[in-house]
Amino acid sequence: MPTIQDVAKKAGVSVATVSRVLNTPSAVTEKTRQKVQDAMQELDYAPSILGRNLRNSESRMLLVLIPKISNPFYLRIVEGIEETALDHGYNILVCQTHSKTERESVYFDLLKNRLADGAITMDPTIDKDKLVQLARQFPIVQCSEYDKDKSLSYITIDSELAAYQMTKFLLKQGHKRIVLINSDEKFLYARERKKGFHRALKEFDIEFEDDWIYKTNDVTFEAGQQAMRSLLSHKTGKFTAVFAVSDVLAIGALKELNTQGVHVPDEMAIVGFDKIDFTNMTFPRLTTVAQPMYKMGSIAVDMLIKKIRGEEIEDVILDHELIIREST
Amino acid sequence: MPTIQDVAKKAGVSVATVSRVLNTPSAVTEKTRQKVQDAMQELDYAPSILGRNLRNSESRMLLVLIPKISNPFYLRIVEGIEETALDHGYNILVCQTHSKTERESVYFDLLKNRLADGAITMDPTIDKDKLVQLARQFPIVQCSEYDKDKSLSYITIDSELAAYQMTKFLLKQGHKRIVLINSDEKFLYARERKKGFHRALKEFDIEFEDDWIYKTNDVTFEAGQQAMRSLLSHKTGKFTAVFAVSDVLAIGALKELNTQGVHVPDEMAIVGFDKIDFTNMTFPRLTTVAQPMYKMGSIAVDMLIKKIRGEEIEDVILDHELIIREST
DNA sequence: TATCAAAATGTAATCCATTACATATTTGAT
DNA sequence: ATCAAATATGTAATGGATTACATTTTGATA
Repeated sequence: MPTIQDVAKKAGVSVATVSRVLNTPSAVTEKTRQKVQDAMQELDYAPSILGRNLRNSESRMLLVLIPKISNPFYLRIVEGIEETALDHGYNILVCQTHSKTERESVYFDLLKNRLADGAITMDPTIDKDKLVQLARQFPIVQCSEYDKDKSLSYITIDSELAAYQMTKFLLKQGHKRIVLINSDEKFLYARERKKGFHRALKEFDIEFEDDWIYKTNDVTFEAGQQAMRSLLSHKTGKFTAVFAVSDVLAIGALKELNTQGVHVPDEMAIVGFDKIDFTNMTFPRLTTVAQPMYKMGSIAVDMLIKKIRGEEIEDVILDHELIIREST
Repeated sequence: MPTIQDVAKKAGVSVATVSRVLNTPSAVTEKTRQKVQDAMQELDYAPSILGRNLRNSESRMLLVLIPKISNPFYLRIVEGIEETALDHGYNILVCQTHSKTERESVYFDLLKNRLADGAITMDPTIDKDKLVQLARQFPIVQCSEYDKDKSLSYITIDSELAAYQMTKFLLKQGHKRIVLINSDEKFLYARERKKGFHRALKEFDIEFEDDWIYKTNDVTFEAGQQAMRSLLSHKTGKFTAVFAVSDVLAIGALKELNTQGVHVPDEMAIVGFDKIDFTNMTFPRLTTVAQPMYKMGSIAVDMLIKKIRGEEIEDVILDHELIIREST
């Protein structure tokens, strides 16, 4: 592979001039520029980003930390991140943490190693102090999951409010017994959605018992399916609606209802959260809360890049929307 | 951020020694090593990968080119790639090409720029000559989609055979009129699966007409749905089974059948291809061809890394499996 | 204790591009 | 034709690590 030296020699100029053609073409005579460009062409020269990065001490790379790439919710955010990052001349490093601290810290080391200029994390804050400490040294934006420490920036939606509204919608439809299928409460969204769920119940004077919440360990179709299977066998006839805090869980649960011949929505209403694409393909289609995932990813990148440039940024809370379909 | 110089000074040794502690600890006295490690600890030193990469002229980064990240099929492959790459100490750069040549060539430039040590592409070969040319200079492995040029390595399944077997399965079930919902024939898999489909029909002496194939432009749920909508309105009663070359399309088509109240499998059988997770959640569950996606990604990385090391590699064709479920 | 090979450590070149500063060339006014 | 100012180009330092080669230290042996 040819280097800038080779180009300089071939064009009969100095490396500085070649570099200028690349970076500040206006500082070079038309004639010289032509010569240099011809030489580049002939040698099929492409500047080594390794060299450039070292000199500029930047990598033009953004770290993206997600619990699991296979969850369509994160995926859509990543899409937003990818495209926006590209527009700004950044590439992304997608890393799955499986919500494990060790993994996460391996990846955060990429910041220390200067392999990434900043990070967007969608992980629940496992070790807050460490994150705060890290955020002091490096540009970091939290996306979806967050911690309200003032030194940590984030973009998210109001999960509590959304869950409150959705629960209220179910209550207004006449449901008195609603089960919440929640995911691990290490996730802030799980805690917030539970809070909103409770608030609505309280407002309707519905007494609440702990066993109306089913906690799953994983956010997978199977976990949702398993949850519903268990609920149906233990509490048949005792509830008429289910609120799953994630579409993936709702879809699994809905599948189980289909399998067992429970009619949706006549015998049982079910709602999800996120509005992933699949929710439009289920039978019946799933009522859910739409999160602007693509936009969230896109804005997260804008925020992060501002941070990298040293500009001040404000936290962002995006709007959500109830999508009422045939599952309720 | 401290550099190796800082560590050397603090520990009272030369940079070479510090580097040795990092790379060949055995070449350093226990005592010195301790001193150096203490200094690193105190300074919270992490070696700059930028500097290291430049010197070693490698980036320990793999380029992964996929048409669309939102297709669960590719996603699962990417999962396999990510985890295996990590095991080998590589990170991955996931890039969506949207099957556009311009995009693809921007990304391939990352190889020229030495930002990636090699690439795995899942894109249909748009410009074969260019790819061959590129593969001469850089380690490249084709995954799923491929071109049989001897200078290009690939890992895939036998799509033609799988489609042949699946079609034969439908024919044996007594179906005489089967519609193929195909995707764009720029994809090799689309051409191969069509070929297998034809071979089976021929074997059963079923005459074939071009309008038994519905070609979609996109591989999305909506495209599948649209396909079925169009088929139902134009050819109602004229076919009893549908073979979609991708689960995503099949799921969309199935949704339309559900919507229109066509009973599956009694009135219409439908099969897909890939075995993405969601096929287990549809109503009824989808019969499909299982591709070992995770494994495909994993092996693709092994192949690529061998190539990077300059070792010889053989092309790989993985086994597939018919998954018969309730949609047939 | 002197000697010498082996082991440990250090010096300095190297990877490739960028850029401050120095030098050369051009421009345009007189 | 002359000269200062403006413009174009070149020289060399720089970023942070690795490593070939040179030098020093160690420790076994005579």
